[in-house]
Amino acid sequence: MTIHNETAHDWPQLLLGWFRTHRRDLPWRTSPRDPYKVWVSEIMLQQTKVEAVRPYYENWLDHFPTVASLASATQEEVLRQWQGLGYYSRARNLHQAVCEVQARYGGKVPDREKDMLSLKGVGAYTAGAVLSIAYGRPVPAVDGNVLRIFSRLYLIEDNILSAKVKKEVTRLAQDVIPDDAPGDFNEALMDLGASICIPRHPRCQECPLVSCCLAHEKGRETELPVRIVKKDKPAVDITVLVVSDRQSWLIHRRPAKGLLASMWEFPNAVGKGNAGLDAAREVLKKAGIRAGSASGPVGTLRHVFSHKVWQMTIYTAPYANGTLLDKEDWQWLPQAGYTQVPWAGPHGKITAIV
DNA sequence: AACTCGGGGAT
DNA sequence: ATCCCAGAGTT
Repeated sequence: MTIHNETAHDWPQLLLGWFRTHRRDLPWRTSPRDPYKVWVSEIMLQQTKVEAVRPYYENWLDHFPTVASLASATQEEVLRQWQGLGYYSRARNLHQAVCEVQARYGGKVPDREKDMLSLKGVGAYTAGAVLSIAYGRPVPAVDGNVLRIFSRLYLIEDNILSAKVKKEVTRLAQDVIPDDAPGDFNEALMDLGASICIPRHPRCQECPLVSCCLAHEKGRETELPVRIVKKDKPAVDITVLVVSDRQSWLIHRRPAKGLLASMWEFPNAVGKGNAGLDAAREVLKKAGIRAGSASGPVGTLRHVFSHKVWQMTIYTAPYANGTLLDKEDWQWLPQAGYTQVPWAGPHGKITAIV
């Protein structure tokens, strides 16, 4: 992926100029900067809005003002102070990492990237943030804000959630991060992303980088970034009622159109529990068949389609009485010949269960 | 690369 | 309801 933005002469300086007058006043932005406080704030801010963090951060510093105080706390106490903030492994990892800093580095937060990254709960983003903000090291800190801003600035049309784009943005940031103000640069990107270059309706008129932004130049700022999220497929509960007459199974052919068209399946209905069983019995009744009492569940199957998931619960029941009304789409299949019909997806597997 | 982990606010 | 958020660890 090769990206050029000829209009982006020296946008970092424009950004820093804007930051001087627009920087947010946040409790962890002390002067001088305290590496421990920066670290705590970065962990708390993962996937969490500033306003949600603020009270927790204040409370945290009251209880654990230093590396040493946090290192000497119990995990129970640590979790109690984190209670309600979510993502509790963040608290456990931070506690463990701070204990290691206390033991291995004498309580001083490491100022080398390799050492930071070795700490539990510290990834590329957090390491970059702490090193740049607290220690003035020119290390990028690529988070959701930075991905969004860069995708617009450089007109990156690929999925920003992919590893490929994150890698490319990291490289771009590495190229432009000012050596003399890396912390301000990274924090300025956060503030810009929080107030101007926001996800839905970016305020381009107020943006210091409007003259450098390729997306704005093309009028496509609202189309970016591209975020392709795996959305969970709807799950459908299916109750299957396998009816057998000693040597044969009763099976049904699905409609000629739609999902698994014209393939054969065991009698079934949407629903689970007694409601599912009742619905399945209703299907049998319409076919002219009555079954005895059901046993089971004898098994479950989970089948994933491209767009939905079937969660199947399988019951068995003996044939009681009745005659098939529809000989086209229903049949008694000899159990020995189960390979002779085209099964509707997962239904073929049921022959191995019952 | 996909999944999991919380909770709250905006749309 | 769905999206989104100063991500990282596990598989």
